[in-house]
Amino acid sequence: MTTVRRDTYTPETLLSVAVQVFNERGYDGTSMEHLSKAAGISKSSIYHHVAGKEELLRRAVSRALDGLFAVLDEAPASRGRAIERVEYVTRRTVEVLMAELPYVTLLLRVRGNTRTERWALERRREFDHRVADLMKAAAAEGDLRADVDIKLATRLLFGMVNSLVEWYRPQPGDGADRQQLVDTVVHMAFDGLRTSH
Amino acid sequence: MTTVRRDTYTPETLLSVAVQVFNERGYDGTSMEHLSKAAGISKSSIYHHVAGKEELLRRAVSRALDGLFAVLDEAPASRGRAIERVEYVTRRTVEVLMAELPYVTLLLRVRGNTRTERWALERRREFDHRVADLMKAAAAEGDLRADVDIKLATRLLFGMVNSLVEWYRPQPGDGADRQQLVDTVVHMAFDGLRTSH
DNA sequence: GTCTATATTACGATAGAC
DNA sequence: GTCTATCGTAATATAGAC
Repeated sequence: MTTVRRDTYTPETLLSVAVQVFNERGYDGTSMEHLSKAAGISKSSIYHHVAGKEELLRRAVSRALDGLFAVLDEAPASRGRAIERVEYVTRRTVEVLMAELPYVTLLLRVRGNTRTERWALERRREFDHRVADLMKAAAAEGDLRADVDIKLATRLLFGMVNSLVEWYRPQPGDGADRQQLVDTVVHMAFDGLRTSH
Repeated sequence: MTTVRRDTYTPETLLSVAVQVFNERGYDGTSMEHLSKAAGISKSSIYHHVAGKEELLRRAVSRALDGLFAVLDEAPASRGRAIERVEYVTRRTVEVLMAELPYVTLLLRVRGNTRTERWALERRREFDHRVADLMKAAAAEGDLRADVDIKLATRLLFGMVNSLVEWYRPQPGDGADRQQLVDTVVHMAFDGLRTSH
């Protein structure tokens, strides 16, 4: 499967252009005219590839959700301590977020005006719920502080993780920086910012 | 969408209705028709109070920014250790975020399509920069872990704080819950989730 | 202050040529 | 696959009566 610079679009290549524009202008703030200008083809040509704006949104958030749910399925549920699985999911979620940045960014900004948006929000809640279950298990094993509410801690942890989409921008050949970023997120979340006494 | 409340409006009371609708549907996804239905008056009556949609946005984000910048001016710059000022700013920011929730929510979702939005983004960057300076001072005094990048830590800290707008909803008479929430945020950020060994 | 009516523009989507 | 041209609708905003 050789990726060549194409002069014609497929739904997939069009998607990458659309997602970029959606993230720059917001989904509601993006018109088909904006998309056609960014893609370099006319509005009606876009309709040849996809049914409309909402299909582009659905394809984009699906890609993000697939990446995130795959992380949950990776985590071995039966072995080791739960806190290790939580750390693993946190680490891998940050990695997926960086690898699929524009798609996850769009997912995290979805509001709920259309059917597609409400479906995306529902799947996000399902993801959050499964992570919260992992956190509960870790707390039950005594590996999380007893004085914090687990549901709250889960929200804060993933609020921190998800905030990456607001400022992280990939640099060419930054594999080391990426890994350091992942380490810092996990370290800060579980051990805090303060100097150990 | 049809919350009809018939008193005479002022720009301020109209603002509270508009901000609520902006947060439900997104700024771009909100039409003047949506606002008029929510306010229970006609579109043209809204134009009697404000010049248009963008003025409502400007008033709303101004209110949020005023609250946030006031926190920075509260923090005594010359006394005590810098980490105490950082904790104070963190705590107060969470409190402002809860007190002015709809306004800060709107501010944090601004994209940058209009002049007003770009102005809001610029002021946000200024706020972040001043917080990062406080963090640098705390690191210089040896009170923050030496192995984390300060700029990154600042982003993660306020990413966590700002994520509250995604799920926090005020309850009547929840003063105690509020304070516990503030405590948890500060505690998690500076001491981490893991059980101390 | 609020209304109805409307001007004007932009939007999503389609038709049909090439 | 892409284009130009256009349809029908909905958007922001204004005019002018009450």
